[in-house]
Amino acid sequence: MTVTLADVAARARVSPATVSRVLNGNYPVAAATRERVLRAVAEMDYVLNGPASALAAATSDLVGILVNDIADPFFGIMAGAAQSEIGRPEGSGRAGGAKLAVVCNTGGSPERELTYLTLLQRQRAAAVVITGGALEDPAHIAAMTAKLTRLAQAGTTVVLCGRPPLPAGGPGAPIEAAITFDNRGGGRRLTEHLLALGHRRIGYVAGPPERTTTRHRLEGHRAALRAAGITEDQDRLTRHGPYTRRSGHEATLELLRRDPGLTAVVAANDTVALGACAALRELGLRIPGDISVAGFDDLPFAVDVGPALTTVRLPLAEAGARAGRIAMGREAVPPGGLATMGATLLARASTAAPHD
Amino acid sequence: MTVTLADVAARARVSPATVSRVLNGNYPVAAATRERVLRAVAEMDYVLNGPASALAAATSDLVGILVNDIADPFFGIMAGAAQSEIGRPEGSGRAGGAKLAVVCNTGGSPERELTYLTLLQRQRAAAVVITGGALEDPAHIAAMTAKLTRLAQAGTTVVLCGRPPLPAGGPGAPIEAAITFDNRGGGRRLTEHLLALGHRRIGYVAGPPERTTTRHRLEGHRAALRAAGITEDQDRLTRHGPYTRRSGHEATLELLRRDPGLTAVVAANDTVALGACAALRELGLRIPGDISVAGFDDLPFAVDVGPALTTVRLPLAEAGARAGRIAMGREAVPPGGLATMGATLLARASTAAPHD
DNA sequence: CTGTTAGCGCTTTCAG
DNA sequence: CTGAAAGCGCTAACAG
Repeated sequence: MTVTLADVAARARVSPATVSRVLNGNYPVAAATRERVLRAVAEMDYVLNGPASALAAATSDLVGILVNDIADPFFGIMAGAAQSEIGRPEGSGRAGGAKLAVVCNTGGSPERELTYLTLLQRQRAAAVVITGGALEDPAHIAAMTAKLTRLAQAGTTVVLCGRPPLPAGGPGAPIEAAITFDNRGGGRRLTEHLLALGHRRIGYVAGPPERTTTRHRLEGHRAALRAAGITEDQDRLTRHGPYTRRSGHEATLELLRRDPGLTAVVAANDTVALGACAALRELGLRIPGDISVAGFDDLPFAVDVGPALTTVRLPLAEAGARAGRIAMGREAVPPGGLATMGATLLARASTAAPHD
Repeated sequence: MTVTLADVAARARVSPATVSRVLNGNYPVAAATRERVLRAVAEMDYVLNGPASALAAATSDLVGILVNDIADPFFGIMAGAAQSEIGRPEGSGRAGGAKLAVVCNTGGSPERELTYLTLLQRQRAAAVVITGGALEDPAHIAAMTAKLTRLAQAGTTVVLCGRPPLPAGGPGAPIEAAITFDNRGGGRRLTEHLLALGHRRIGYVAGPPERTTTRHRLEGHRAALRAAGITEDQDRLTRHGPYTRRSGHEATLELLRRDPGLTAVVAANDTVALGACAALRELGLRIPGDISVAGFDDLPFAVDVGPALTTVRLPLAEAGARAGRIAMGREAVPPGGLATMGATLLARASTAAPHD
């Protein structure tokens, strides 16, 4: 029923091989012949059979992008940038190069992460870009390392974006490259900003435990505190939860219950900060008059919430684009396969000196 | 190098056919044999070759989800819900059913929409879910109709989510179903709310022209005005632009320049409303004291901006999930293939009676 | 520059 | 319930 390469070849009065060649543009074909083939393709509305060509060529034009939460712009921005780089036609006016960049939503679940990787392996994906922080569970790290090793063996290029190479400081999975963010430095600078304003009792609403992103941001926070000579037990002033508004809301109430003397709350990211702000408002506290709040990521809405959120900007789009280009082999792999992108403090209206 | 079905068969001492049967679980196999095969699969770390099986079976386990802007939670929420339904294993403990739901970001570009559809057709996708409003350009409608027709002929199920069937009230493309939102009704109720508060001069920051979503929301707005006896030329109080914060910002300034007497601004969606709020604040106007602002969609951040945004809630997750289930044949197609989901007015703090 | 010839790895009748 | 055999539609040497 559907038209095949052979049908096109018959109509163009050439061999199937020739049709394949003009379609893939990777082999010299006489201009006249090419045109005749192209005309036949157009006339017959021919669409290449992806599976068949993938089978024969032992590689497909599918590129997977894994994200933890597709409804979160943090991932959407990275994925969009990566996808647009990957979908971009190759430099010269070639017919090939058109890759199908697809994003897969793991929902933050380690099992689904592995499942998607298997599905992508099954499709013989040309490359895989994995975004967002990783789970630091030994079993999962082992499973991921094994899976990525197999993917690499099968010829799939693996690039991490916003995630450190796995395992953190171990033998390492055979990835092409890793683009990471300076979460630790960003966290440190954010807290230094608060300390400079005069804050001493700072609550911290952390992300889910065992996530690299969570740990690094928290480490930066604590390093700043330590450097300022604040040595008291910080665990009491820290509460872990998912990267959601709701978690920020609950955690803030809880932290304030534990220590009503807090003058500032630092959230694991902007979304969590939104929940913190809401909780504070419900308590009748003014921001930053009564208490300061800070986020992380600088998502587009951060500047619009009331008051504009002090946060740390991460070059999400740039990182995603870079990961996409590396996955396509269009950008040199950074030295050591590792590139860290800066995190910039953005001091806005939600932080101010504590009210004596 | 990589292990094939035949390798597994050899190790399990059965024929390749048998291995295929246990893997697909669609044919009776003796329990003992099945177990032997499964063990061999596990021991050899075998992963099915997707392209080969898709070629042989003439269908793949790929399902595409098209979105206009992956960085926008409006799409992220729908896509996430759809993807999670599609990725969900089938009811019974079957091995099959595991579909690879992938989201494709068109960036709102008609060409890329068509390109992705072709790529998906090339992959012999099992189904395609297209989210978001459609472009009402005759040429694009024709191209889409043709493309969707070919997809359907090739056995791909097409479901629209948040988009009316194409062409609007014409012969219609052969889609399985369309889930739409009551954008018109929502728009009408939102403006009725403003009118009830006493507003008479309302600026409208519309979305991109020629988009169904834009048109329907605007129609609802104008219907409410007409019903209230406001007959003056509304074009002067309307300005089109992309669904971005920046557009909301610029358009609001422009509308206020055209008519400084505006007492309210209605935005095409929450993101645009954010830009409108920012512009108003820069002008030193208080919301809602000096001027009211309303959005549309009720994205998660809407309640957190200052002041909390009056908007219209759309059941995005529910619509996406439903579209996903229909695409998988797990939910009955609604009567006439068309289901409209309600839009609920959410009156919050950003709207109030005009200040005399 | 173009045609011929083998498969790629799997599914699927069709027989047992 | 299981095996044998015939392709699915395309690409990739290899000749010409």
